[in-house]
Amino acid sequence: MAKVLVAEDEERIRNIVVDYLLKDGHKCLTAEDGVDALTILKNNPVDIMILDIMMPHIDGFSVCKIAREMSNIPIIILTAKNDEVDKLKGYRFGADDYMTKPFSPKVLSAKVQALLRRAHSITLQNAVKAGKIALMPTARTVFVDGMKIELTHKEFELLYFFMINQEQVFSREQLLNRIWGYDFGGNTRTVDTHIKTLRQKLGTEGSSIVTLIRSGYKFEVKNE
Amino acid sequence: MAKVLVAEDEERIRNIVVDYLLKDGHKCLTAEDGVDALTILKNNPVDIMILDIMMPHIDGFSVCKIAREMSNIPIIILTAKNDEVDKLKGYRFGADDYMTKPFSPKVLSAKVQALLRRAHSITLQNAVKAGKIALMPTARTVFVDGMKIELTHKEFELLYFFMINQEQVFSREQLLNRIWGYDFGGNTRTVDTHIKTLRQKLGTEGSSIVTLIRSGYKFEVKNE
DNA sequence: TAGTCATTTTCAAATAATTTAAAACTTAAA
DNA sequence: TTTAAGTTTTAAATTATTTGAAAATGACTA
Repeated sequence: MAKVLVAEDEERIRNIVVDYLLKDGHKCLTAEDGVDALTILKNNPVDIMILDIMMPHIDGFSVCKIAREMSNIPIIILTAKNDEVDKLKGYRFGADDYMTKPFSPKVLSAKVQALLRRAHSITLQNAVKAGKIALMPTARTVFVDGMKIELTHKEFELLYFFMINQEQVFSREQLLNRIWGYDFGGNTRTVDTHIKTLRQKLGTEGSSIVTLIRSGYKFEVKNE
Repeated sequence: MAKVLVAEDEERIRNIVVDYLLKDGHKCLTAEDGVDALTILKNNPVDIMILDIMMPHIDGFSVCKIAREMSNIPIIILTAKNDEVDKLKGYRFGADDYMTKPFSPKVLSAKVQALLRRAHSITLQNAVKAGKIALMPTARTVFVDGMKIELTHKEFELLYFFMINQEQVFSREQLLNRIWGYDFGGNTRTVDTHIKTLRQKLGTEGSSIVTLIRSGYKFEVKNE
């Protein structure tokens, strides 16, 4: 029972996909072009996206790339091309899976299940660990070297985001988009301040959040 | 850099897969039959499994099912059958993805990346490699001969540009236009300085950046 | 509803690092 | 050998980040 965004310009195909997903008990949102898709994505808590490549206005690859800036949801690319180059392009832009037309709706629905299962198992996971830091999402608690530390909401969100996206650099803008929300109008430097307090509370492990001047911040596990 | 278990009885195919994964910087464990696969799985911290269906002793579906009881790792099923029923069976047993032989090793490697990203958020995605140099765009890190080196923003940009445009000569003006931006008003010699520091940090691999007098610079892989 | 407290955001000074430019030095080509 | 071009060094200029403190916001309680 997930919210699925189906971005596909051909009505016939869209309907087939939607029918199948509804039968599986999912809720569907539909978009007829790339602009539509991005708008919906911004304004709705979508769990997974099925994305056609050949669409008017903005093509699927670009949608994929932009979507990745604001969310981590699974993306299945759906297209007529069976080109290897295209497949690799899709993966490079952050897609999770790739299906070529004509496709079996049953297999599509199985893929959706598999991805949702995986996405959920991460978010509901008992603990995320990195070096001496252990974070329990459900309990919203964090331990550093066995000692519990108290974090504010934003600090927690920030640390959680970093821990499930280790070794990836994020610009301040990206962090604002992903943690504060795309519509945060405020100052970019806000991120710095939260990084500061978070580092402070993490103590010796604070250095796991590394600054990349002119690029942003990333979380990396310290090798002892 | 994940630990991948490749369970496949045909040696030829196993080798192709392993070769590709090693090239991507992963570590590989191999199993020749289902029993083997389960034993290895029990005794090693495996990050992802590539699983053939038709194997001696215990078939892939059963391995998949049993594996799911003990761990949550991503599983890619690899098989000769392109049967829809089989695909669905794989998904039902908890597989994350499905590939049919003959397959493209590149696409397999992309699928591995995509699943690892989702499962662990290890992003080695799109690592660019040349000789002993490996560059990870998303992590903004560079390894020379397995050792991490620290680059400034401009150095990184420059190296990245060279590595995705190997064997091509660029004049200082071209480099300024492409990396600094067309509106950079400054001195052409600025490029030299950055080339110098970059070469220094690359150590023995510094000579990969070759000077072409009166023409500019190019990046070429050294033949060892 | 006003007051209090914790959290979040903004701001500006201090600090740190990177980038640039200019001059001195080396090497390669004519 | 002379000249042109590339490299290195150094220091100045620029740009980013960190920090500490104050202002704003929001949630809770009396």
